[in-house]
Amino acid sequence: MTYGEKFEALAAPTRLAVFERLRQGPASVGALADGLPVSRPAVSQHLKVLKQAGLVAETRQGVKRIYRLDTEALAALRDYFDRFWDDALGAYKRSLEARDA
Amino acid sequence: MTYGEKFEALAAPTRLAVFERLRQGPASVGALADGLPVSRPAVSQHLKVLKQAGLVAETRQGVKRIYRLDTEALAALRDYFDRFWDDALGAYKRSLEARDA
DNA sequence: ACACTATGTAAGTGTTGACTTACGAATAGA
DNA sequence: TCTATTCGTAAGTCAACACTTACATAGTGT
Repeated sequence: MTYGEKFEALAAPTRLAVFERLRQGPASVGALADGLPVSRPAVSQHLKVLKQAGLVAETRQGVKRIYRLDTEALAALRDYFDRFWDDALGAYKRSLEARDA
Repeated sequence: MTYGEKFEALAAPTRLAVFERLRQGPASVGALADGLPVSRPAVSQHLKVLKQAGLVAETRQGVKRIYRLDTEALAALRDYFDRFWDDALGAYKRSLEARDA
């Protein structure tokens, strides 16, 4: 559930493709596997990683399992880079002032 | 320079540590290597990946090379997850309405 | 009870990549 | 010019991991 885990989860191209697909809305494992050039078990394994990273959530509908994005995780990542951008800009300005002094 | 490249760059723990360190301000390769449990060449290799991903920029000061965060890339990542969050929320609401219909 | 569908898991394999040491190149100063 | 500093690159090694097929599990309907 750390940021490192989330970046690792998004690093694999196929896993990022699953992530991007869920942007359009929830989907089952089989539906995700169709449209991807890998086997269904591979998609299952990727979903496990995405779930452990806290990026997706799972609900059961009969024998199907519907995966959807975790919007809280998305908001957390947005805020992470928002603060990062702010800190980096401030630190850079201070480094320039220190150089001039 | 794609988002996939940026996520791959941030996936390796040591590379993420370098990235986080630059949050405090620009630094040379040697300064970054101190405080990390890996060799200096390893840091050089990580910086090359971060640079190719567009996450950091490099300036030369004599024999030293000063690396700093690319604030545009940070803003782009923030916006990426901002839009992602917005799309995911909308798609989820639509999926619930479709289920009820 | 039986068959069918949808999915997770186990086991094995090939490739990628993160790291090391050794070496080369470039700048600064004496 | 010679030396010291700072850094990038080459080459090799070892572990991680993304993928496959085969199998196990759990609901659903007849």
